[in-house]
Amino acid sequence: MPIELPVLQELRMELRPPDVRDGVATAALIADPTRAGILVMLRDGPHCVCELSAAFGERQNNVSNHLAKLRDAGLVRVSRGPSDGRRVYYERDDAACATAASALAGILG
Amino acid sequence: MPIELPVLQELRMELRPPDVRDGVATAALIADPTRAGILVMLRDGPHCVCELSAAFGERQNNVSNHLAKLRDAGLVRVSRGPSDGRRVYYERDDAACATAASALAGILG
DNA sequence: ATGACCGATCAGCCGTTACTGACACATTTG
DNA sequence: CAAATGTGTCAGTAACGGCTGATCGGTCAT
Repeated sequence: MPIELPVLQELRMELRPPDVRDGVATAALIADPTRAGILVMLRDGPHCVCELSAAFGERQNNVSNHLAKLRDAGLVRVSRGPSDGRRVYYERDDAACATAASALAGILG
Repeated sequence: MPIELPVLQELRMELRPPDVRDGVATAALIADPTRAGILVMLRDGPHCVCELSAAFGERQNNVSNHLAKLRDAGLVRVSRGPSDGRRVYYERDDAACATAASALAGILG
């Protein structure tokens, strides 16, 4: 609950805060070095969790948590590995990444 | 310190984490609704702190703190108001915003 | 079947960050 | 001058988010 400023009542009527929820949500996803690095690494094809974990020097469960957030946002897809059923490969959803980029462009562009 | 995985030693040599620090830093700035809204509002010319504070329903000192972060990042400039010396007007630095956008594009693009 | 490996989920801890309240300073107004 | 207004700064607090440890299910090898 914001406080009532003594003056500038008319300004509150004229100016209204823009809707930036989409861009802010995607920015919060990118604002983590592990998640951002994952998205960059997945540009050259799918990678399994153990590869990403090794590349960033992060624990497997930690990387898995980050991948879950990217998956819930739709930025990455899971593609089971046909060769070794234990490994789970992740790949970028380029269309979703494009819309996310446009949402960010709506703030900075 | 990450744990030593028993396998995949060779993968650690081949894959290396990309450098995403710039994009992550700017994403952290945009990942706040007040800061993102400020950047959008400043697209149509400069605004003083009291206007921004009223538009978002946030306290003045809170908005001032957010503006300090945007200012430290170089995304906004201060332009003292000639009419009323008490008010401090902020305006977007379009060039800095463009470079920040390109840093984000380096992750999602 | 037993053990090793890969991955997912969850409670708990902990560090970062936004918010609050109070104060100080400058400027305008009466 | 004194009072009011606009802004900035800072310590303290609360909330959010990432990391950890533990555990479980699923798959492959022997």
